[in-house]
Amino acid sequence: MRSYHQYCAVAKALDVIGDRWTLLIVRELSLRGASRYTDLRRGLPGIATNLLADRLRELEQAGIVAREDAPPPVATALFSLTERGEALVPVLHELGLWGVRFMTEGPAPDDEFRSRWLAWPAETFLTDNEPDAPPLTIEFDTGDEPMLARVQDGRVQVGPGRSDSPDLRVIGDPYPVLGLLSGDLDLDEARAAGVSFEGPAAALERVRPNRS
Amino acid sequence: MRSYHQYCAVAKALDVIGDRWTLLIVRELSLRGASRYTDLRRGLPGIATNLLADRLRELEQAGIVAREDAPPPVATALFSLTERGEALVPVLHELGLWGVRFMTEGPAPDDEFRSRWLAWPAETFLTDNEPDAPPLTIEFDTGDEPMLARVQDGRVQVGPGRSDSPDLRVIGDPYPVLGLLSGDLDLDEARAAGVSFEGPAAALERVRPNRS
DNA sequence: CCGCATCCGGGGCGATACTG
DNA sequence: CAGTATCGCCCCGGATGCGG
Repeated sequence: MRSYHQYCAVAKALDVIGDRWTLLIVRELSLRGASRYTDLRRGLPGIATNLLADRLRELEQAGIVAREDAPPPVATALFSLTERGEALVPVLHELGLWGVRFMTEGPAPDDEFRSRWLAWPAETFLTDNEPDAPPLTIEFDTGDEPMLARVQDGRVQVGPGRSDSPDLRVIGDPYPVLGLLSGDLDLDEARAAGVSFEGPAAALERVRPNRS
Repeated sequence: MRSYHQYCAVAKALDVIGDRWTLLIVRELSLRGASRYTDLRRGLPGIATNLLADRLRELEQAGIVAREDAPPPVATALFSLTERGEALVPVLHELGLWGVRFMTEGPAPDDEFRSRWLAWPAETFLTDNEPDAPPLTIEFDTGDEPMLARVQDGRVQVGPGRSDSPDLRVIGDPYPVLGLLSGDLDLDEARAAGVSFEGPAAALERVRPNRS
């Protein structure tokens, strides 16, 4: 990207990650870990394939992304964040905190969604209110793949995966499920918005933030 | 800006402030408070005047910037951040923390500098290590206008201004002065890089962070 | 199928000139 | 002082091609 030519830390940061799509690629890598080109493409609906290739090259040059050749069985390139790339996670976090205000009206008609994007709001807004209670497993079915939240020892960890016997399964559209996670909706409101539960919905009270 | 059409908080944030120059305009407004068009232009070297006008319009529409007509003596428009705009300060802060790594080699040959940009690193990196000591005033002369740091009651506040009798005056190029603020340079190293002091340079020890 | 490279149309961006 | 107008240019988006 063209430099701003300003000796200021914010401008220097934007010189490197200010290009279109760049921070979203970092988001995807931070959510997915080491990823193949095609998986990144699927997680970034709307990106042109040449742009993804260009950005990955630029990010590699900037020391934000590392490209490794996967071992023979896979024989494909894997992209992952370097330490410098991981250091961008707080930037993404603050951007997300600022951006949630634009989510409360629901998705636009042509908005795409990937269930992995639930990991950030879930880990950000949920807290384990009963750290001494036994582990809890909650599955969220909102889109292309199920997400699994493990609640244990005061921590909430969220990642892709399914469970044969989760303590609770939450099924619904992204919008009301996100409202549930952020505390904007309570259980009855979520149900009215089409969210269904398999298992004791009350288990959510262990992790849900106080309604602001 | 063209939307990413992704129902994700980071993408929604970038839909609004991802355009070129946008976050730098917010930076400038957060450093200066209510500002006139021409002052913004001076604080944003390199911006085209039509782009500044466009961005201010877009920022106003997005509820980030408010335009007020100043009272008769000035009779000009003033731009300031709304509450939603001030909420972007943590984003700028994290961007700055990530971007300082690109400042440690010094400015590029054609980099511009404005002394107000010192306010962020000064308030970010300096701390009052002796909150019970009497107030301390340090003037920094690094560029277009002097900056004044007031150290008092455990706080460090930095803004434009000069003092007739500061406890200490620090004069030098932005690069070594920034090194001094961030803890990358000690007093002797800064002196070797052309920084001069009027008053007891040791007073800086009250506020300088530990060298990492 | 994966991981791009190439081509091309449109629009955002940058620089300058101009105006009330 | 505070913008508007104009005009290249290059980045971006979308489509297609293509070697491994």
